[in-house]
Amino acid sequence: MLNQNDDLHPQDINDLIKRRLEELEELKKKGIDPYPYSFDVSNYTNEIIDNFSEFEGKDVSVAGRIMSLRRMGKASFAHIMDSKGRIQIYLKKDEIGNAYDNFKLMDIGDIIGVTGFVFKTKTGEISIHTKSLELLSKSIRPIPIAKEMIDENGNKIIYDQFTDKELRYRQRYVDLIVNRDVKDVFLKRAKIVKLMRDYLDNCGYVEVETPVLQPLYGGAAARPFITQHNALDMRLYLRIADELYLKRLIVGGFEGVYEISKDFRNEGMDREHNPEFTMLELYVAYKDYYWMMEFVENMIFRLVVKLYGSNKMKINEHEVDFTPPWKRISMSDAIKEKFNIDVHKSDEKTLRRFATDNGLELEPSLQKAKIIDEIFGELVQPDLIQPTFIHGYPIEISPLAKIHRNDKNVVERFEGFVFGRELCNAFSELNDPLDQRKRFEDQMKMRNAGDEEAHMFDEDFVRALEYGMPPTAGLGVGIDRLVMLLTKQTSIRDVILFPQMRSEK
RNA sequence: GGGCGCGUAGCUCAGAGGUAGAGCAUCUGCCUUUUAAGCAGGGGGUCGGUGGUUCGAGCCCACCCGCGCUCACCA
Repeated sequence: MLNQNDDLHPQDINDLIKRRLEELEELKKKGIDPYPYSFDVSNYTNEIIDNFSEFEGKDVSVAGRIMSLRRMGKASFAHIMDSKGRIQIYLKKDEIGNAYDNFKLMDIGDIIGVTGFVFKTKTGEISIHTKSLELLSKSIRPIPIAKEMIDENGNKIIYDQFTDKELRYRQRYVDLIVNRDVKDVFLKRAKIVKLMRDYLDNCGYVEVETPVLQPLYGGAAARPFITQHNALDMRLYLRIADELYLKRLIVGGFEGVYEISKDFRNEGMDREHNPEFTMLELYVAYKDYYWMMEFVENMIFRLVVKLYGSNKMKINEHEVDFTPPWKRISMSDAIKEKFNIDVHKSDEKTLRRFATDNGLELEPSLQKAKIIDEIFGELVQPDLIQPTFIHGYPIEISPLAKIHRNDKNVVERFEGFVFGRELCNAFSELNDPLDQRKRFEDQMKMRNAGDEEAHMFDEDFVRALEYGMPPTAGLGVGIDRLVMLLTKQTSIRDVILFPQMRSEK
């Protein structure tokens, strides 16, 4: 009897949907368009709630989704939610007549527009006394809305909250409707990105866009996604980093460029990894990594202050203080500080034994540099709660960084850590074309030896350096992880609106 | 990819080898300032899928699908 059913997958039809389709038909028969074209909103719900004394007795028009419904025969209460909050509406049959009968055909989940005057109920809740009401969009699929109540202590109690993580990620639109905290995280994410962009713009740096589809991938050690351009009959890779293109722009005469964009890495997924993720990369000419340390600590410090109005943030039992200057310590000193061993003076065998004795499992193929990196990452990094710059990275794992001016064993590279997590990665960029060529050659040897994540040789990038690139400081910040830190989320999936999932069927 | 766990009504969850359950949501009736509204009554399930064991499977076994946690690699 209901043709609409044909448009839905049969298994999706349940009595709740059937019922709503019937209501939809009834509304249409009454001449009501269940999907009209617009509605004039006068105010957001939060404006009314926050400024009740101004609004009391005055007419307002609000629009939003019905989130709760209490019908009492010839009068009803409902809550409607807009993008800013929610407000209660009150409807009386003898005042709105036919509209009240129409309202009976509406459900939780429907989007309506309401006009009426603002008042406070007997129990003190700010509400809208409805004079007219209009259906703006009929919802035919039931929304898993939970009931809420405020206890004596003012705490919100939510009953049967929609918690199934799979459904929340797959149907984020439902998650956003139903779980207010989720939306807050993404609002904060938007704010964080905007604040960073403003900061960089104010510094005079230029935001640019570089290719996502690249004939050669580079700028990081990772496995790429591969795709195919049909017209060019050419293999292309989704970028794993922006670095090599941004540095080409420095060669081209930009003195400060940045890009905030998605990178793609074809690797495992877990609490901290999504195959596509957002990176900020910044390159500034005539600067070195010391300058970049100051730049980062100032940028993050101001970000935190603007976000929280404080230089400190409480994360679990720790209070993290972002005030510059941040602690600076070399990787070898950080290891020495904790374990009293000198990684430079130790040979590979000694280091390997040390690592194994401390519970690390190392691939037999790992070279000394990677063993040191392992020891640091596993045994020292988790202790770096307060913002800390670790510098003095081995040359082998940093083929795009300049050799340290005072120590040929390491490069001018640092990573910033907060709460045991990596926040950023930066270096004095290698601009010696001959050295860069040699480093790429070394990477190719590693690749030929089976290291799938070794860098590709980018001949055009070397050619660019051969034209001359000024001394340059470069920075990368993983935006998702920064957002995780600043919103205290423990899974990257909770800071990405649509995290990667296996296909449903 | 490995290990552990999970999948039962729209949502949140119980379920002992023997007729499939609760709360909320939904429906019917009553109810004109309610708020987890209330009162009375009703409907709703391929128990993730496919095989197997059994007289009998939501429950036991195998395989598959999906999800979570975790380890390994990475940012």
